[in-house]
Amino acid sequence: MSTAEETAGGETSAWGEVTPDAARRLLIAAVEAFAERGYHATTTRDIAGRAGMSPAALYIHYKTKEELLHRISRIGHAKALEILQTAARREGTATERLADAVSSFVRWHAGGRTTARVVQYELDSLGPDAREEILALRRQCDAEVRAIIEDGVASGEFDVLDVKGTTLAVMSLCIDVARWFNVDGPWTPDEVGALDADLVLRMVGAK
Amino acid sequence: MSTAEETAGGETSAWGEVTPDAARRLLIAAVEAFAERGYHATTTRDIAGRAGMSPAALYIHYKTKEELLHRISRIGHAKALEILQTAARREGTATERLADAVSSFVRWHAGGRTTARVVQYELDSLGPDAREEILALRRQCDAEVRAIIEDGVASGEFDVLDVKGTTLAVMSLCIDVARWFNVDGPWTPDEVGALDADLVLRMVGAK
DNA sequence: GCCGAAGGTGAGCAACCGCTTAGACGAGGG
DNA sequence: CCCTCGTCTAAGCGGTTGCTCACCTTCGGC
Repeated sequence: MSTAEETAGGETSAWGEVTPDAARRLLIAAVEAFAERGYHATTTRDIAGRAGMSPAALYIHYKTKEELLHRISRIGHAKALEILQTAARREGTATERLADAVSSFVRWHAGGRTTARVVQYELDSLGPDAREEILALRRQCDAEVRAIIEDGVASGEFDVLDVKGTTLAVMSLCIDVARWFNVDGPWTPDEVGALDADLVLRMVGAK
Repeated sequence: MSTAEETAGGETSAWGEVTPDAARRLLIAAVEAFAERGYHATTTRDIAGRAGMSPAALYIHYKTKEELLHRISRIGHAKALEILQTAARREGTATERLADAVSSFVRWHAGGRTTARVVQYELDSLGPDAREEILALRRQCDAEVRAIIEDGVASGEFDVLDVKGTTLAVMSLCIDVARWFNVDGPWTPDEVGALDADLVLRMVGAK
């Protein structure tokens, strides 16, 4: 059930907090469109059309097209942060927690590739204020991973030269999955998660 | 001198093959604009303005705005492939060649971040035919890296579970540098290259 | 001194963009 | 029954987009 999220916009569960129903449909349509063509190449008419509504309906629930991206980014980053926090704060060795963090974070990027793509690559399309708000969430994500690595170094489990640089590399490995992962490809999200978790443990020199 | 490439569009040397001079100036202006705002958010008026020309001048040298992106992508991917081939075909152990490939590839992504960003992230803005042509170059890049890893496995230098997956992870590490690297940040391209080369050698279990 | 080609410009076209407005519709309360 | 509120639509506004066209300049060859 962990890979139950399917194709474009399939993670309906994640958008349960968005109400009313029409607003949620518009938001899911926007996620699909942004992921496929990018924010700037997507028209408000396309979003409304995917949601089965007229172009004007969008502006009843959202003030601008950018507000849609802002909402998507905030919800998506909150979900990403939640995933990393859950892994970081569970009990277990640093090795176990890092493997858990990487595999679940990668699973999210692969399974929910549609959302992850928008969240990770359309940030620059936001205005300065909204952008800064989202960047703060992103820094929290980095901090969660770095904390696990620091724990592992302190306990002697890991052998790391540059904690900050290694943290960035771990994030790179996870985030880039959203760029190349293909639902019709040879791997399942679970397989990529397990593979990348193994590679990350090698990177930090886990025993 | 290996990090002589500066800020936006600084790698003038790489565009030497583009003639006449006005066409090159337009192309460099397009690289800067695409990297800053993305392909779809960039206007032909902006590109022409950066090159110090009128909007109509663009269409003397290029048929469409997409042709500019196509040209940039092809030259950029050719350069990337050349970097990887040089490292893969030099003499030395698989360990040395992999470290060389990763460090020089990462240096290119960090130092020429402007170009690399366009090359790696604006691919989907191309039409189907141009896209397929560029994807072929990208597959060749993957193949060069995979060949080095396979050599290392065959010679017993590396210990790798999944060659294809590990190759993808190595590419992820390199390519994602174009997303996060900041010229004003704490690292030089050389430092990131050395750090990532070390991390990759750990990933493949190099002795 | 004339010519044609190459390179460049100002003005502008048709299409499309994000977004607004005036009004229709159905549901719920009095 | 009517009124109101939330929801949705048809039509369209001002502005911007990629791109074109008629025209001008520069310059090497003869």
